[in-house]
Amino acid sequence: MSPTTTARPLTEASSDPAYLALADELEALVARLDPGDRLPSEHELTASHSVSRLTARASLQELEGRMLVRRVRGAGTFVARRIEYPVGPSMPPSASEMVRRAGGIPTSQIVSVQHRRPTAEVRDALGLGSDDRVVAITRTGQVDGLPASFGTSHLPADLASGITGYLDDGASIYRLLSDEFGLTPVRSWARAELVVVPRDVAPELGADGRPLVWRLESCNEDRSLGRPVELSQTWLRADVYRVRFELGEGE
Amino acid sequence: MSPTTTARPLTEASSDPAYLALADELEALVARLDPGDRLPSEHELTASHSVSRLTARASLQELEGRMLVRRVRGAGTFVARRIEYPVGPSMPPSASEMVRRAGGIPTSQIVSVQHRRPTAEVRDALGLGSDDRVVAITRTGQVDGLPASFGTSHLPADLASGITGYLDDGASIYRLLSDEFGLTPVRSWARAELVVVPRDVAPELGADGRPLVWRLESCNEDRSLGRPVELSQTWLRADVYRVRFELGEGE
DNA sequence: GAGTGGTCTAGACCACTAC
DNA sequence: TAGTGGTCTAGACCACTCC
Repeated sequence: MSPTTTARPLTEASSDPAYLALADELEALVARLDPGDRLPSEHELTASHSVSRLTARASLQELEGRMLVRRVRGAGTFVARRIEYPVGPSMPPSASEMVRRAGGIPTSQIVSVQHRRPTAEVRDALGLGSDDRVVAITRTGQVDGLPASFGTSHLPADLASGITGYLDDGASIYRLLSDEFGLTPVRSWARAELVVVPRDVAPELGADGRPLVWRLESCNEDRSLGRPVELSQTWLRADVYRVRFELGEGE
Repeated sequence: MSPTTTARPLTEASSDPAYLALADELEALVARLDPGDRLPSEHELTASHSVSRLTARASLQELEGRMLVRRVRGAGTFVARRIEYPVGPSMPPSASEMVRRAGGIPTSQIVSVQHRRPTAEVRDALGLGSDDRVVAITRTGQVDGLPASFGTSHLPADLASGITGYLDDGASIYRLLSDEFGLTPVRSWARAELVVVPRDVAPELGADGRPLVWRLESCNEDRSLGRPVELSQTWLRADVYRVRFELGEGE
């Protein structure tokens, strides 16, 4: 409205470029808001801070890079909900439990259930022979309705082919194995890594570009059977899950 | 030169925006080059692909986001050297060893060595009393001359205050403890997390903005002494180190 | 239909690196 | 000094979401 003349350093200190100063100002704002709250739009920031749209945009993208906000085309920029996800020697905490603990609402859907020949990688992990089959259960997960995870669990068909009858959206495979099949899976190994999301996985996670995501693989075995009963391979959005690794401490 | 009229999809397939198509084209180029090789400059891409500088720039920034290249103001855009850095229950591989294994040249300098009272966090980790002192050794590390790591090791002063005489740039604290002090440190616990680099650490890592970095903490103890002998807290550039977590497998 | 973020152009000035 | 990437402006059109 009023003729504010030139672009100056905003509130923040000294030599930062305008978009970083604005980003820091917005970061302080985010800290006062709740997950899901909307931030000012690019247009609003352009008007209120007398900067070009590109500068306003750069500041919001900076916050997206810091994983503090999530931007949705046509809708706006929203405070992100971050889920703590510890990975350690003890059994993995249920992902949906961690979401609820962070105040979020977890949902999930089954994408496909397939009876099929395993790949060599899956066959090795599950200790199967070349004629054995697996049940491959692929699911997507959301936090507060937004895509957050995507992955596949492989179960030896001879152990768990009857599982298809029990599956429904939101089912816990761990609980099915233990309640319906009398198995008590414990982790035999796990791996985790931060990678650029593959082209084909990106849309499953609602990702526009090629952001960084977590790749988690873990294998569970049943002690009494003495053999692996589940291999799970999962992608997690890094802006949703804060994966933290812990070794030792109280072993 | 000639009046190329409108912007069209470039070489790549279908519906990708121009900057992503160009990024994918450059990613293929990066795969054929060696670490340290220079990519075309923004200006060169502007001319060769008939796009605006902003579009050329966006494609190079996309590659930077994928951690495939490293951009240096005034110098150019270069293929990044990525260092595998496995973290698991076994003793940590020497960081400089992993750098050499990846074909890089590791260097390091001591920033400061301080005899001081530990913070509560350090005191707890090392199991010290309120009057005990520690030696805090802060170092920076480079890969091929570029900043890559920054961290501090805390040693109980009663065990290692004589270590100052042995320290020089490039020294391995593990080796000093074992060779000169008769200790055999083994990991008692470790933690790792991906975080936005704090303001004060960013310049130590040669970071312009506020990129994502690894935060590693680990505590080593001596079995025969039965007490902690080193707490190390380290920041690693995520575009240099590919941290990978491994639990179990061959325990 | 109004508002949002996603892409893109054609300029400009600057800080910095390398020579 | 020439070339690099870093920042910034003032426009424009588009795809998308929400009402």
